[in-house]
Amino acid sequence: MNEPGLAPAETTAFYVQVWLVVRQIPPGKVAPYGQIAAYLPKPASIAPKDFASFRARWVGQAMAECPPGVPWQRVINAQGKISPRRGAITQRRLLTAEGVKFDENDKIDLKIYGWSGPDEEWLRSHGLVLP
DNA sequence: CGCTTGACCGGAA
DNA sequence: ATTCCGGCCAAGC
Repeated sequence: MNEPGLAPAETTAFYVQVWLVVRQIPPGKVAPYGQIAAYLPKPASIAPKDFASFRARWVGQAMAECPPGVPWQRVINAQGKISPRRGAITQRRLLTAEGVKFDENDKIDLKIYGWSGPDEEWLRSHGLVLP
């Protein structure tokens, strides 16, 4: 008889894990919201299908509340572009300063700048999902 | 307390 | 190639 919705503790845990993973992205590399989401375990109170649909969005929500020290600028959308919002200009400047290049359509080539992800040992030691 | 908005993404039209 | 729509939660007003 589960109440609908995630427990507050589950939401907090999810956000903490998002920040943990994002901190592993090295300078000069970027990762889509969905890639970050794929490493995170599903909270118990949500259906697998719903989690798959919404986890990337929750990563975005977590980034909106990013604590200091997290390289939020290295998270972009699945199209390889910076998601439009206030602050997008700053994000682009920070990435450019790290050596990331944008093409004529403001797109980043993930083949070159895409982060390969944490190694499996690291994921295991933090209780995250293996690729 | 109710309604709107939002740093997403994949599939459909 | 675009645009639209569904999916469900958290914050903000």
